Amino acid sequence: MEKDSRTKLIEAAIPLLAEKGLAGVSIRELAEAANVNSALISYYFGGKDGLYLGVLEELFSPADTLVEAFEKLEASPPERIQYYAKVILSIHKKNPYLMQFMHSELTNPTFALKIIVEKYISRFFKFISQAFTDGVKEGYFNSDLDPTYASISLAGIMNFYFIARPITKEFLVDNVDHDEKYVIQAVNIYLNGVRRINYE
Amino acid sequence: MEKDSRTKLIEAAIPLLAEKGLAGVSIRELAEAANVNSALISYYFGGKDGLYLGVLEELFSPADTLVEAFEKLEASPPERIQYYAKVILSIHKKNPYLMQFMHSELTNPTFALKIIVEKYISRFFKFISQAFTDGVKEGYFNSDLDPTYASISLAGIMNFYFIARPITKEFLVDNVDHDEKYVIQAVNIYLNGVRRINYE
DNA sequence: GTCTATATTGCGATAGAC
DNA sequence: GTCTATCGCAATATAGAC
Repeated sequence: MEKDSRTKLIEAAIPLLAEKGLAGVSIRELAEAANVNSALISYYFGGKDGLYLGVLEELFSPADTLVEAFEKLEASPPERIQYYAKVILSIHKKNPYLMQFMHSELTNPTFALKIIVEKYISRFFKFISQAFTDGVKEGYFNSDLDPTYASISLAGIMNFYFIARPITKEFLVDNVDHDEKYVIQAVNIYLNGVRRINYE
Repeated sequence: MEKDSRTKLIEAAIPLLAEKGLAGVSIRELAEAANVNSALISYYFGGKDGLYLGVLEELFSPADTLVEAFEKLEASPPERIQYYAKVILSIHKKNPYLMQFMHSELTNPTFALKIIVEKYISRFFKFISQAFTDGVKEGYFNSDLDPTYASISLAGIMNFYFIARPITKEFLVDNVDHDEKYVIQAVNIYLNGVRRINYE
């Protein structure tokens, strides 16, 4: 069964927009990659910007369920950090382009930045930040830890890995799945680094 | 004394190209911001791409001196990591746009990616990576540390902070200089996290 | 070195036939 | 729902006057 044109457009647009950015791709290029007439972009999405939004919705909306799971989670702060790391890993596994869109919006913001930050990213951020606040209060983490700074550095550890491929591919051997190994090591370093020193 | 047009173009182009990316700015916009005729972009740089390269050279070439200093440095691995963090901080202080260009190239690569990775970024990466390798060998760091993974996560901690402004500005109080505080805390967490546990 | 004027190409969007 | 054709405009680059 042939996919409908709307779907074909979204699917073809994902890698193109992720790699070149919104301003870097033309509607003709997008249509061609989808094997679809370029006028259909206006028909289905009202224009190029609309297709971009459609792509972002497609990629980010599944993350919503995951944040909701976060918010219900009853677990200790270190466990919540572990859980966050696992979720980032699974998001990336399911869609390797999401992180690229996020970083693209952070470094070269478009009209869509406000939307995805408010709708998705902030919630993740609040979740980690809360985990650090609680963790300090409950004595898991070092008491001079700043929860905001800690959240940024944890997010940095997790996100940068998936972005830095152009640098790291030279240093990482092929035919090995590094993603999971990386995340495990990084989160271990991190939890070890923030934990309260025990003077018993 | 009036600056020459070449200089005016470079200076005006830095923030514009950093924020919108190469594909997101037109030569008209660049010329207007510099108060200069748009034909001068071709005259001085051979075109828009040339101006972009000129901007990158302007921003990245000072980093060269700093890496050379790295390579001569006689210091223990943890000290070298500390030193790296300080250098990143001073680079960002001197030029707040450099990190944005780097990330822009990583997420939405242009023709210039290969150049700046090979010429600048790789050298930084090798320096940290070597520090971790030595640190494991000399017993400073945990023996199951993977130097490549460790380098990525350290770079992530340092870089992401400077990129994540659109998310974090909402959470960080104004009128405080967070940069230095952040870097100090992050590197402390990190060094604490990687250090060898002492069973004496 | 700097300007105007223009050549040329490609862009995004839409009207209207099918 | 999909196509062709085309409009209007913005893009980069350059020729040539000053």
